[in-house]
Amino acid sequence: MELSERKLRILQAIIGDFISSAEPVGSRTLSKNHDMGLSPATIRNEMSDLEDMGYLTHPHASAGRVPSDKAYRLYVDEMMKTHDIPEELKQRISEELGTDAAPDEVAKKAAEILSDMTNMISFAITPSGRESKLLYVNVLPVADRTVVIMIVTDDGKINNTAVRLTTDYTPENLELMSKVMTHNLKGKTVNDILTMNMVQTLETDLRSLASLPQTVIPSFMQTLEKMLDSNLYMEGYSKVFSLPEYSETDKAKEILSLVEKKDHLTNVLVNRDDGLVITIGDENSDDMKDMALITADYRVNGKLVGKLGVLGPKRMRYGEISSVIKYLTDNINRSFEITGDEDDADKEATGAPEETEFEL
Amino acid sequence: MELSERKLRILQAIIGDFISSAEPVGSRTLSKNHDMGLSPATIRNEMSDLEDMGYLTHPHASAGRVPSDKAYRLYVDEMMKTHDIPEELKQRISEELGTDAAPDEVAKKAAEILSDMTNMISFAITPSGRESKLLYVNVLPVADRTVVIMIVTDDGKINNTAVRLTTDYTPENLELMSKVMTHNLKGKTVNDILTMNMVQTLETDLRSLASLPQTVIPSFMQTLEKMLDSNLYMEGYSKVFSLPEYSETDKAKEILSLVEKKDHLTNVLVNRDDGLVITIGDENSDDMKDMALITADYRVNGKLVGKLGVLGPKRMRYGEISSVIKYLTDNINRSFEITGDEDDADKEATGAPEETEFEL
DNA sequence: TATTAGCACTCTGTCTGTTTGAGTGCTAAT
DNA sequence: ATTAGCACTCAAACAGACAGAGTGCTAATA
Repeated sequence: MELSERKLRILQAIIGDFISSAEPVGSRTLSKNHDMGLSPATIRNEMSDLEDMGYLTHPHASAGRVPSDKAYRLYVDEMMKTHDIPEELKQRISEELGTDAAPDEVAKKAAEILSDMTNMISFAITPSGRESKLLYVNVLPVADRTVVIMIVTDDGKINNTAVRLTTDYTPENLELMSKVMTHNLKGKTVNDILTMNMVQTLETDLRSLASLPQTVIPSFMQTLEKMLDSNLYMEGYSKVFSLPEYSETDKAKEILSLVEKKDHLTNVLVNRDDGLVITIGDENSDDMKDMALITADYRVNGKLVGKLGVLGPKRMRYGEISSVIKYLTDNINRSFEITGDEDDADKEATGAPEETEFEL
Repeated sequence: MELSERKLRILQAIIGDFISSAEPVGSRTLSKNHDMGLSPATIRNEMSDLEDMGYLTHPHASAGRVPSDKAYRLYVDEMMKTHDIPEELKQRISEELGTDAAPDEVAKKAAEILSDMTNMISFAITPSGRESKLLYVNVLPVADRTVVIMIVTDDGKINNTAVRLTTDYTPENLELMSKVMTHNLKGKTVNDILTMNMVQTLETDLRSLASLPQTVIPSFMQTLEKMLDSNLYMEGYSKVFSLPEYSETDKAKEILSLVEKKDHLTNVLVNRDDGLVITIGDENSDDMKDMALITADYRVNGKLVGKLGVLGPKRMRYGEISSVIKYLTDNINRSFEITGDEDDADKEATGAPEETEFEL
């Protein structure tokens, strides 16, 4: 059998109705609401065909029809329209994301806005530092026997850890240490430094600094490890209660427990393809088989990838939500692309970079 | 009427039973379960008295009795026992909180442990930086026209923000700037700096650095403002579903929406008295009238106050939960008290502190 | 006089049967 | 090819019956 023009129109109407009502849609109501010049009986016949073709299902004998995963997929691929973003939302986005804040702040804000707009659970993960390149390392004095290791990477993140030493330091020690570490590690990715055993080399180079490296290097490595993690920000989890599919406590519990496993969720998001990705029902992993997930990536400095997403029932306003996500990520990308003039003058300062490609 | 020894015993039994079953407890079951040598009829009479005295209520004519807020209060004040912490929990706490991590990490971990142990929603707020004293300020070169302002305070927090400048800097500029700012602001609290208009003075002192301060000072103030905020970490919100009082969706929604208003919750916690505080039912603000909240503060460097708390139904295992919270906060306090030797040698390094009282 | 047994009464929750409404599928008429 | 009509199905809403757990009161008891 073939998907005639008319079948398509009927299918689209059913999907549309079901998305907004969450009730199985019957032939009679459909013919009333959409006045497509067909009697309920005709529509019934078409519906029956559509069911045979796998686009519709029947919760039970005397209920209306519900779109199948296949139908949603068709809808998303062929029938979905992009929506314009209301002016006030644009305004809000530019206000709250406009300033060049830290990646973490941006992710959090974006998740908030997304949840407000879509009335669903939304989240954002910040980029993993895995592929970010070291710009420079600085070991700074803070107090007696306490120093701070500061690591700056090319994605605009600044990471620091305080380290308590077992021996005294001299400012010259630290300065030298900063220089040696920066010189050896500059341009390498965090991942590289952690996997290739760079520590060996470093420790050799720093042997002259007596016992200092013994306490500083491990902390340095720990800080790097922390930079591998993505942070997950989530918003709007109490919104599920207003959706009929989660009116039963078990269902609500299901989605909320899922979403509380932050590590798992982060994993799912990290492993997703880039670009705007929509997965529906069966296309998801087992624990999301009756949900839909829409995500898009955003980039910091054109390379590191964070993700923004919305999770909810398959009955989703795919068009609107993807438009909003798209708009948001585009906006974030733009705000992180603002690049200053790059007149690589060679500054010589304590542990300062000799040449950089820093963009914020 | 007076609370006889026997009435107390009966009341205690009722509260105990209700806490573990969540069902109104009747005279018959009580006499069975506790074998206190009294017939149901006698117990009924006593119950009736207890009801007259305001310790029990009656959901409806033929239901068992339920403790009133007044009863819980009595229980908490007079009958509650402290519990020993199981060895394995102690172990876990010392493992996960033992290392001297950053305050934020500690708060997060503590909330996790607390939620695991109590099976309730738990949270932790990190101390506001309001009262932390500036140790020193360092303005560091990162790239062309990009510097990082780094602020170190006496509570072990290190805060930094990247700033894009409109003009070029020289390392000497920055060094001088760091020194002037540190000299002027050292020992002052974040709050003081923000309220007393210190900026004026600073800008005058820094006039020699031409246009640099114009871009750096505002960012500096912004960073300080960020330090005023407490962070709220929350865990275990999907646990509410296993509690009978939240089996209805509205009830679950109620508590989860409450808990999603992070700002509000932070406020409630911040404004609470220090020490172990238990508030029950009516003692809470309007939106928590049928819940109980247990909190305790923890200190960083003996002064800054963070809070740890558990929120749930009034039917709470007050004894166990307070014991765990107590143990946790004691532990955190201890881990933040470890103070290194303080042999104030005067180190002269780039922007290094001239004298310090840094404790980690 | 305090305690207890006994009994009538009350309320909730569950179970069952009935009705109603929305829907389908099929067939026969258009 | 389309549609009207009709029998049939199922879920949800409703009402009545019943069991269970409880109370309160009264009268008997130690």
